[in-house]
Amino acid sequence: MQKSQIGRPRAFDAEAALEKAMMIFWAQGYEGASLTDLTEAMGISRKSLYAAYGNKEDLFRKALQRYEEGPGAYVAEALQAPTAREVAMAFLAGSARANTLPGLPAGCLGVQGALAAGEAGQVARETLTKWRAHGQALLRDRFRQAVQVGDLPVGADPEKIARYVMTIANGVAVQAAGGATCEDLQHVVDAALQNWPPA
Amino acid sequence: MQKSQIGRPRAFDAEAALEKAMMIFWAQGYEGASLTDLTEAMGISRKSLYAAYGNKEDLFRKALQRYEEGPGAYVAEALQAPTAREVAMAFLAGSARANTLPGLPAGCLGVQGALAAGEAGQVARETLTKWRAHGQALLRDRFRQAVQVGDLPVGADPEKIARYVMTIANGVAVQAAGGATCEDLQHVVDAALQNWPPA
DNA sequence: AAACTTCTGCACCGATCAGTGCAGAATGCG
DNA sequence: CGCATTCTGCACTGATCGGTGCAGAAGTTT
Repeated sequence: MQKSQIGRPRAFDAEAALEKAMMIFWAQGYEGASLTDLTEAMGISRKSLYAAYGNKEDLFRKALQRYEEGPGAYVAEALQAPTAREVAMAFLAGSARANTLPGLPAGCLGVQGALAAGEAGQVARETLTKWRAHGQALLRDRFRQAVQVGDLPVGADPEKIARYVMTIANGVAVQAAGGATCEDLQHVVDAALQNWPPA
Repeated sequence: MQKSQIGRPRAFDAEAALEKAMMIFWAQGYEGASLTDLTEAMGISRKSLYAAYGNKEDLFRKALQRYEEGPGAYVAEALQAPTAREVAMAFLAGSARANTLPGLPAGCLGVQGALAAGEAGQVARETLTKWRAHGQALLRDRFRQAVQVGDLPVGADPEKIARYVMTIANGVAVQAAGGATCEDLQHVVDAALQNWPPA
């Protein structure tokens, strides 16, 4: 749709500002990103934000779309790979890379975007991160012990095995939140443990 | 520490009330659970809550501990299994079951607890859930096509393979948020793809 | 029964939230 | 130039947040 060119033109770059908004949502989550946080990062006023993007929800949706085209572009790329296995490899390697890019928020906007860390929630967030790390440490210690008694081969790395197992469990939690059934998830778990130990 | 028995005793069951609080945090996340939500579910007044548990953060920590002893007890149990492989199997099967128990919130408090869904955030939460499901559908369609061209065996289930791959990716996102490096995650991904297709 | 302690319910606090009204400045078109 | 239109900045709204002060009720101990 063509916009009439009458009136004062907007004084900021809408695309660049959206990029900034995406970063804030990515790092702080939807509710954790206050309008003040957003407008300060975007360098525009509240009124300009509402005029240009609608409301906060609309802005979030547009930021998510932008994420898909930017840091999340590896998904579309991976889907183009010639074989199913290469699709899976490209997709997962891309997610490992995109979720840990230096200078960008860690994790995936699609998973973390609903996280809230607006000062108040930050403590809870850290508490949970530590809690998950603790659980992973328990697994690692257990696997370390398994190596000592010969239950796992001497070359096995307890740290990596623990991370592998915990990553599956974390994924299971996200899937469950999205509505997957126990049966669905049991299949995933069975598949994940078919090669053991995970080299 | 012994509490002196002077004065009016509390008129509610502190353990039962904590259980209710855990459910609210589990379903709505830390920030999404307002004091009003909590006190209504627990059936006590604000003042009683503060007197009995400290503040909201303390209550959350106690609820997390309660979760560990209740729905999360499968972790401690799994760690007792005789072999490393059985530990991993019990742990993951337990997570699949505990994350999908009927009548309880879906997912894991340790992962979802930082999610916010206080009315305002609920729309964002649904948006993201749909977004992840969409990505998974793209993978499924791609694998379906792979079956048709013989790239995947005829018996392969594209839906299950897509869920497997997406579960790993979800787990990777949580791990990255917890500080895992790209190298760490690449190892996980490599291990997850060692058996292909994941039967 | 008296004294003492701690309970409960309600109103209230300052802070912050998303979103808006208003006034004035700035630009494009005729 | 001057009009029309849309921009920007600021103050403000009603609602909600976590947390608290107060007053009176209730139960335990002596």
